[in-house]
Amino acid sequence: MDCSIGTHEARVRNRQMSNPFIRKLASRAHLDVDDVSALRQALCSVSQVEAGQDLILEGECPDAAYVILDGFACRYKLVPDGGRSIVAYLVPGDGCDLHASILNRAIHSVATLTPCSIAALPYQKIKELAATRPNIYRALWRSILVDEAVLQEWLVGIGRRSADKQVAHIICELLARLRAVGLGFEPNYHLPLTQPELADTAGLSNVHIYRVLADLRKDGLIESGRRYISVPDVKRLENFARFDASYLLLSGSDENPAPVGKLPDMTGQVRR
Amino acid sequence: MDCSIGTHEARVRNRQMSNPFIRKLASRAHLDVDDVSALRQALCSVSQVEAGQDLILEGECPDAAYVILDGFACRYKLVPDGGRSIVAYLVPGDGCDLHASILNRAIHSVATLTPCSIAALPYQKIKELAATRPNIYRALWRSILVDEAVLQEWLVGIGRRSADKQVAHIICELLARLRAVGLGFEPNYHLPLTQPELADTAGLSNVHIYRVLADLRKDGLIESGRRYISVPDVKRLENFARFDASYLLLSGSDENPAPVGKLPDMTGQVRR
DNA sequence: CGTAGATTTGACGATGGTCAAAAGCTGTGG
DNA sequence: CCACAGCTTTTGACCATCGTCAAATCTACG
Repeated sequence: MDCSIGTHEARVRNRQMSNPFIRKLASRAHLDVDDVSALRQALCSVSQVEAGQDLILEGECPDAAYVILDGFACRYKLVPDGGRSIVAYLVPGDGCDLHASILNRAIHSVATLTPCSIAALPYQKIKELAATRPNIYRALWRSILVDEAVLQEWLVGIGRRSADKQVAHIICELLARLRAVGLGFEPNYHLPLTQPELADTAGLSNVHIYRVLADLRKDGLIESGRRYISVPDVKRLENFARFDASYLLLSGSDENPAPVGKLPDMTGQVRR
Repeated sequence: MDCSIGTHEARVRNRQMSNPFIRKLASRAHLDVDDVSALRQALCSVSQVEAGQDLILEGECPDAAYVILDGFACRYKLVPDGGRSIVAYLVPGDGCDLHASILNRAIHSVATLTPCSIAALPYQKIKELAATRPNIYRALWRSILVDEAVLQEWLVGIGRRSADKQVAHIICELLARLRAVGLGFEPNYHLPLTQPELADTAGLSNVHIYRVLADLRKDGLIESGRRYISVPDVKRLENFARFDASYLLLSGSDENPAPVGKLPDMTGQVRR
């Protein structure tokens, strides 16, 4: 599939914004026309990758970051015992491993989950953009920090949420992130996830994931089948999972939404 | 309190390297003499905070970051059901919430676990350093990215490691981080952690944490008591936990100390 | 068709949670 | 110096969640 939203007249607009990566960055920081065209030029080398391919291996020092234009991918780590742990999902618009441009080392592997269309973003180009386009650099950093916020939320989920609520929470998060780049609106949007993948995400066994999905299905909260999950009533699932999207910082492109905070009040004393 | 810590002739040496934050940054990227003195000046307002105080509350927009000079603190999030999840430990040299200088919103709360000595680092100062001291800015970003690597490792641990190995892994990580700032070498260094704190870190109940600690103690892997854990033989514990410190990127200065001239120009664009 | 991966199912056991209470330390006020 | 309050650790009994093992279906795809 391609991601052209308005198929009618929107050719110019399409060329400007059809790239979900650019849409995502534009939603995180203000980008002007020159920023957008600089990005378009930097992202010129597009390629197709089939499902189940590793894009990056932990420990490598790649020389380009990748941007997912279409399809799903994940960041993962392997544990000595042979298990796998998925530490992030990458949906259209997400980038992998901007980190390595600073750390000189990939701290996780990246693999495609579905056939993907990806663009390479050489670190050299990132440096140039950094030097000439502060808006872009700022947007990239915001993206990395939001990734960290997502990671924290997963840690909370895996540690302190019940299995059903945790799985529901992950599904809600993915839908919210997809909507943020213009996908996943339809009530029957199919998340292309398998049960083993969810298991490695939630830190559960795939048998237990099956049981959880069966329960959610029985309650009408989701529909699922071979390699897909869909959500008939997002609000209801979000309510069940107590999902609050604020950690995704999707609230438009407002650079400055902050309700100005006061000086640190060292009298907090919150426990529990 | 005030900024003059080292009063007399130990002033130079004291001010150069006694600050664990500066030591930590210097271990992550090359800092020259001017960088160090710029940092010293930025970190002048030091204060003492007792244990169990909140420094930052989730959702706030503070106007300064904090640096832990002495003591232990943690980042945590609360879940709707009343549980708490600790998502990071802050040891001397660590900073809190540089994130918020970009995101305009604290994505987690921060609380002290022991009495702490902290320095404030106003976002305004960060902006100035960013504009004039690329080495510092680069070191700050490396620190944030290493935080993310730690978060990933915790996610792996909580999801795919057995309780005993996970707890051992957390202990090993803390010791490694302490050694990196010149603490925790002695075999009887006491980590000031309570069982409920470890429980909220590992996603376990405190009763089960007790059982795990009792087992580790029985095997001579740790010693523990009221508010402390110590490790008689670090190598042995690391072997048990299959701990590999490479994700902490402690290996001296960065492997690729990017010549100052060709650094991505990270000038400006912090906040606003 | 046949193979490989996904899902489904059931039986059984292990890990870890909950509840409740006792026992130790530490700091505080009388 | 003692009593007391509050936290932390310790302990045991019991139970729920979740993992493991094994096998049967089902679907896509060559």
